[in-house]
Amino acid sequence: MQKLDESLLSGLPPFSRLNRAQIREILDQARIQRFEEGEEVFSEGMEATHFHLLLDGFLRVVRTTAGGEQIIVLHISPGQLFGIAAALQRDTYPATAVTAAESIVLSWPSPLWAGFTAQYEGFATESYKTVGQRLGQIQDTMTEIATQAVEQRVAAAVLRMVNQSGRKTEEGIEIGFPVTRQNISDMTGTTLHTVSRMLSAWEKDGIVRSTRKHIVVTAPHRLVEISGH
Amino acid sequence: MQKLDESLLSGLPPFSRLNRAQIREILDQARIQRFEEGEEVFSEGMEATHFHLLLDGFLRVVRTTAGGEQIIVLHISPGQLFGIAAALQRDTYPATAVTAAESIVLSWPSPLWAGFTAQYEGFATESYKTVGQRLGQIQDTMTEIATQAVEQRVAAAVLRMVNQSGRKTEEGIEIGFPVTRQNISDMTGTTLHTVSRMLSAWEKDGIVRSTRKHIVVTAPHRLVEISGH
DNA sequence: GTGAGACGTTGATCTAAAACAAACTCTTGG
DNA sequence: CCAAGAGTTTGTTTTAGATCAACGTCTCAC
Repeated sequence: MQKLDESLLSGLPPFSRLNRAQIREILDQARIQRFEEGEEVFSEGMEATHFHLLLDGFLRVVRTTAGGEQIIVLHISPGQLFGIAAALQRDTYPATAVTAAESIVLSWPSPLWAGFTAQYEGFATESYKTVGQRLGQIQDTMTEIATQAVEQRVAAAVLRMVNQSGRKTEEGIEIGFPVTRQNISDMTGTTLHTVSRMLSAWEKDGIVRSTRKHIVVTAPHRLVEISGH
Repeated sequence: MQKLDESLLSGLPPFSRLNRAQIREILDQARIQRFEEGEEVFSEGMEATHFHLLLDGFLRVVRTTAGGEQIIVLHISPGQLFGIAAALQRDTYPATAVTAAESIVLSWPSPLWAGFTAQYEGFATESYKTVGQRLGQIQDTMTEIATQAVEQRVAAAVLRMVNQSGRKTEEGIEIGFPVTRQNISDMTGTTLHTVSRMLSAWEKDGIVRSTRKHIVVTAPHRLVEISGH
């Protein structure tokens, strides 16, 4: 197995204040894994043996209800830590992480967390910043689901994905990973039927173009209007 | 102003591993304040100058949308830290804290946070545990709002309040702070009308007894059934 | 003691979105 | 190449819960 290059981590916030040697140390303790689209990195309730960093790809963090329905709590983009139950003194993962696209993940055993925060300048600070942002984001989503109409929620969800992973094409901005109508309904607490109708309507209005598992937003400003933000 | 007694803090998780002298130090740096029911301890977007501990009373943590609607994100019980934006490297509060009953609050300047976590054994650990629990709880609430019917959500919200603050009476378990129909609707993303009808129906079924701003749950098990948990 | 404001109830109507239903169309694997 | 499964579309019906509306009642301040 080839050695990982230090440059993989050096640009990322939790590691930005560390020198080459320190990053080397950290990398040498990591396990690297590749996941196919749709695989679970860990699942809800499972013992939190590791904490992780997404190097490449995309993840959905998902909770499943007793009744079998599921909702997508948030998405993880490359460069972000996830499954950091250890940071919050939990011993099980509170949600399931499933890849939205083929992904590369670094993992460290949970017990190393304490050492990382103690030894590495800025690691704790930046990690807790991430936790804070995520908490804020979940609160936003929750407020949105509780107060906004379905169309606004769906618009907001699409915009969130565009902001996290959008890449320019000639037609507009494209979401950088596969998304189904069902996925969007799981993000917004609605049904795939409603999402499908919504996208059809938007397509008729020239706001989006979409094919199977694939969405291009051609008029982002109009979506922003719809979302009411 | 009288000196605060060390016993106020010694039983609480973040301080449980500290000795008298350390607790004295911490108390001497605190500001203590009394708030009437309905007052704001801090509000959304405000600079996070302090972090706080609720000694007595009850708090609601609230977010307000652009459209003026509000939702209650969680409740804070006595003994809990809150407004710990500093812990998550935020410089503004992400939500508003308003007292649900007359409350006593200790506050420390945010810059002390770093010192507390560094000097006091167990303080960081326990505080982050709290953050983790709160994150989990918000995720639960969000999942609930996204997937459950209104009656289930309202039942769950009432049960949550009962669990946090319930005290036994001859009639049943009483929620320990004033709650309006509007408050419950703000917790569940519904309207006061719907909540009112729901409580009336439950009262007819002998599950609750309620008067103005006051709820006694007479058949908790039935509420649990309704909530579907 | 009275009046204003906050809180609560209940009825009638309306509607957004779920549920039900069925067909269409890619994609993939054997 | 074709069959099965996954994803999508679209029509129709149904309903939970919002909205509109009006009135009752408690609390407290003057």
